[in-house]
Amino acid sequence: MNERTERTRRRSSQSATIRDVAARAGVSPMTVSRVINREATVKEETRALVEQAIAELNYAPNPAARSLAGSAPFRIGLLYDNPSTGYLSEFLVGALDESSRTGSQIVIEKCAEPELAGATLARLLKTGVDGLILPPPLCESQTVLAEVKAAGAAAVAVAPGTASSDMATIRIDNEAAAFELTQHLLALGHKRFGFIKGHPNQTVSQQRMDGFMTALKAAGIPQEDVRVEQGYFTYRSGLEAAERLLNVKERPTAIFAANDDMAAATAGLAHRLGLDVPGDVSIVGFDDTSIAANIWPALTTVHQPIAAMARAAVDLVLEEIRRHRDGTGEPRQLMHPHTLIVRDSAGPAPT
Amino acid sequence: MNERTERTRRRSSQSATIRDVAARAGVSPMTVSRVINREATVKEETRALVEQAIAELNYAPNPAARSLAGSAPFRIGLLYDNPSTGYLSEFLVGALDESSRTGSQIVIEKCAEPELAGATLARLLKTGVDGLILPPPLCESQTVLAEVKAAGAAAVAVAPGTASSDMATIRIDNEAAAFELTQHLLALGHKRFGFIKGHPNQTVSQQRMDGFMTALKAAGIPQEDVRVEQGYFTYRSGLEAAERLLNVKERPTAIFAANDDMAAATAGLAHRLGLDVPGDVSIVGFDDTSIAANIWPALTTVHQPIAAMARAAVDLVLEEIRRHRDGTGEPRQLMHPHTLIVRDSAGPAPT
DNA sequence: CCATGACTTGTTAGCGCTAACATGTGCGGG
DNA sequence: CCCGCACATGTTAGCGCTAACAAGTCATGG
Repeated sequence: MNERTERTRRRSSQSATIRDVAARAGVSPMTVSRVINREATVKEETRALVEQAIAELNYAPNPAARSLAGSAPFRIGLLYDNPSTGYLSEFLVGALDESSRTGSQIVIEKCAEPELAGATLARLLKTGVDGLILPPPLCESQTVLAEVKAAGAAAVAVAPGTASSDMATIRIDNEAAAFELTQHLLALGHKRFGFIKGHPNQTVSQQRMDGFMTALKAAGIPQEDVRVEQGYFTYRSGLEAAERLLNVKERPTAIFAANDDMAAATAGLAHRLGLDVPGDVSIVGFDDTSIAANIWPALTTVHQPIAAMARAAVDLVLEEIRRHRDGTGEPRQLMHPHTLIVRDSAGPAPT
Repeated sequence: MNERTERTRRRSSQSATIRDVAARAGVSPMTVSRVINREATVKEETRALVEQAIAELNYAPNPAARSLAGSAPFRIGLLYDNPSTGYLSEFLVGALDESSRTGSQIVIEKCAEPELAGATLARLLKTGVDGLILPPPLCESQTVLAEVKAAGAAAVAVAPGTASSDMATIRIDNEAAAFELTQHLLALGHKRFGFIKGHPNQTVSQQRMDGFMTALKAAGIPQEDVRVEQGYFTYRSGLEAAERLLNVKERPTAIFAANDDMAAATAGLAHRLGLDVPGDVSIVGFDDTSIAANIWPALTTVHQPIAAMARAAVDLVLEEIRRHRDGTGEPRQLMHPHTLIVRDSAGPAPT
């Protein structure tokens, strides 16, 4: 009889199944399934046991089987626009990692024009995605948000400026981060400042400036020693803003650009003007995208835990899908920690 | 009894199944399966019957069920190192797209140290991946390749320098691309050239230089008007090489850097030296990574169809998995088309 | 006229997972 | 001291499809 069982084996790869995990944890497969799906009715103790077994066996649920068995929220749409280059790749790595852990499937879709967002969204929803992840800057687009709301889709906004009562969000504290970064500049002895704003459409732009301003006010820096220029988060716009900041007699000794691309542009212009960075002018950015470490001098900036946020976004959207289905509870608002990254582009103020 | 059957129904959507088709055609489900899979052993008459039933019911096989039942090639490991920033995100977008189309699952894994590649690989294979995709630069690492070969894993190398008799590859014609790009510079009237080589470990470095040299030779540019400096594909190495090229009396009027990062560094240094790009010196890169469009002036470079290559990689690795299982045929070598991207960093030679 | 094999079709038992139901537990109230 | 109830976990029976085997059917040739 067991000879027969042997004979009829069909498993080709020896990857762990839910049964293997169950055996190792000493529970039934069903309990493992419950843990994977984050269902409430599992004792904390059991859950820990199962999770350890999962880790040990390096188990990942088989999405085909899940979808066959006919339940799990399964397909997640990731609608992206054109986030600053390094962002997307780190985001994708995090999101994919988590999606393979949970056995969900990610469908990515580019959505360049906000006007086309509606159509893209409709198509995505029709092909059967159960929920959406909206990384910046789409999560700020009113068109997109209205569209999502109208469709009644489960969605998670990643790194929008503000919390929203009817959508789950994952954010960092932009204002606090900008505050800390400005304090770093103050501690280096800077007295005259420049600030390059981000795109006025994005709430984070204002928040970063608020943090900057609050820190300066707290340090008693007079208004006339602070110049603010408008930028739009692009390299080019940073270049133009930097020109207005640096081509003056009494130029700032420290410039805070609202993102890394604009900070890189500022550094580039400074070099072209024969200025040393950070000897003559200190420059800081925001986001810690790949450009930050890859230019010279490497940028002092603020790091967002992008991969972790992406992972959280996948979990949160699954939660949202269930919430939508059950019609219960409130969307959650998650806040992630940021980190100050001190590199070479900011130094002591020139004497 | 049939009350019970009714009670335990789980079918959510009412789309036709293989059983419905079988019933309608008056055959067994297995026969339908045979028709779907184009197996030879079905009588022409039966086949027609089944096909009609399929058409009438508008039946489409459920891919999840197929992959579950068929022990189909299923999990694909994507081992990445640290490819230049924009590359990974575009690659992932393409790969994910195709994997969701084919119903395969992608497991991504970072592998920073080539020395650790063995362990990472072993773990990946143990967790049941059926095949591997190796984007650059891992596809050039002897350690990794040896490891893959030893494990006997199905694998696809993306954008390695050379074809390999025992591994499927997807490439572009680096030499031809470099040749074309150099011809573009020649057409602009340049006479004195600089070249910044890529990392000596990667075969593409040599190929790009070969294309460059061939074009110059064909144009009759004398040896002494060509200076070659070693770089390593990094911004920093580009900066150092550019210094050696530009800090001389008779500097080149056109510089070909073997990738965009080094070209960007060269442009940065040129600015710092007070040179206009492309007025005083033209600069071209290679790869068309995001940095190329995001610096000023935007780089003239060569674009690889990264997303398309990633898509092809997924298809090819599935093919490889089948090939390994059957032990037949040869690994395929695919060549993708490249495109010359003319932007602002190369202009007419100064008079 | 039956053994032999080529050809065609059917049967059985899963793939890995989860919905729905069933079965333990432990607890407080009657 | 038993009932009922909440909670935690286990059982059973599939989801739709196909690998492996079994069982026809029919034409040969001895």
